[in-house]
Amino acid sequence: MKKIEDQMARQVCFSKRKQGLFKKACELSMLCGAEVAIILFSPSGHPFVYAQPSLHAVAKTCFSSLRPTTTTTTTSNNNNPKQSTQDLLKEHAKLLPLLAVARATLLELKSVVAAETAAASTLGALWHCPIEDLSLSELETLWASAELAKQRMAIEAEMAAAAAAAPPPMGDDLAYRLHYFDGDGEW
Amino acid sequence: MKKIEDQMARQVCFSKRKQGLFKKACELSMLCGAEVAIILFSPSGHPFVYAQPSLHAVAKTCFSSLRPTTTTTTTSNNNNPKQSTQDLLKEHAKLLPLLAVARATLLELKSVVAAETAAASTLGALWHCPIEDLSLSELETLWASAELAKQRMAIEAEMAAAAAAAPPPMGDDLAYRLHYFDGDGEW
DNA sequence: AACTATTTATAAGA
DNA sequence: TTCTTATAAATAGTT
Repeated sequence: MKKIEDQMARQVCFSKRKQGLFKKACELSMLCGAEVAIILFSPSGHPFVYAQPSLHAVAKTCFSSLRPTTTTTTTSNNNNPKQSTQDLLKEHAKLLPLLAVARATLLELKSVVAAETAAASTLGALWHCPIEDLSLSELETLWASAELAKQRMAIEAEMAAAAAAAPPPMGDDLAYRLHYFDGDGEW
Repeated sequence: MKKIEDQMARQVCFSKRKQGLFKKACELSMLCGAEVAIILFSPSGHPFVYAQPSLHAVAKTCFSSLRPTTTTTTTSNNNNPKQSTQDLLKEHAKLLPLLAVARATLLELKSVVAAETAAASTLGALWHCPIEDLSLSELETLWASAELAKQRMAIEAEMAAAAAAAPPPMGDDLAYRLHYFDGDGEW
């Protein structure tokens, strides 16, 4: 099994198999009550995500699963703590880059919200600090502010939509962003 | 299609379909050169991960994909910026919890490394601060320290293994942690 | 997009 | 857990 050279065939294969992969994930979560998150990039670099019940839920489960307080290790006879530490460090080396993802989302969020709500923003001074230097608790405060902004913008958009009485077209510039599979096979 | 009630049958189904899902993801990445990351929790709460080429690479691609500098939107005629902002905020609401995952990994890492290397640690004062209050740049410094600790412990483990001339048993307490699929169907 | 021959996944049973 | 096998599903090639 090798990489498909023909670009058109490769794109078609990707599209078909992405659908199949997400369907399998959907079935697995349904049949077994499993939580799953898939992040997928197409050959052309477009990102797709499937998560059940949500990426938030999977992240929370990761958190509780990885916390040392959840381990019931006292009955095991582990006479090689260094080995287990090594394994753990390997796992963390793979998981930690998610921090970069989270920071990237905040950077993007900040730029968009700042640009579109600059004048009448209810967001605080945190939006004007370099995000790289914020502590985690400050990041959480920032996110809470973003939640408020989201609610406000949702209300504004609803009013605008009611006035226009027509569904607003989606900008082509969204195509490069994440697409979420809704679980019933349609996009 | 409903959740399987019988616990034994559900576990068997999960095991089989997990293998199938990871195989599909592996094939997709091979055939199409796609990047993929899957985080999966079993019905009993055990986590499994498949990532190609690595979770780090997927996170990096997320970063470059989501950064506003990568968008070439100027040619599009997007006359509803609020709609696109809403979509973007929705996407971020799903992605941001990854920050919790990253923090969880650092918390766990810190506790293990601190416990096992307390006396002769080469790690700096950051290990002794509450991790919640560290800035992102401090977290990166902490991670760099952990990399050094990992290398040191790997060397120590190699020496110990050579002395014992036998593979060390893996502790049962690792079972609750992440398992990585290596792509060839074997665990 | 739709069709279909073929391959592959998997549920049930051992 | 692994193996077998009948059945169901996915998909590569084609139109």
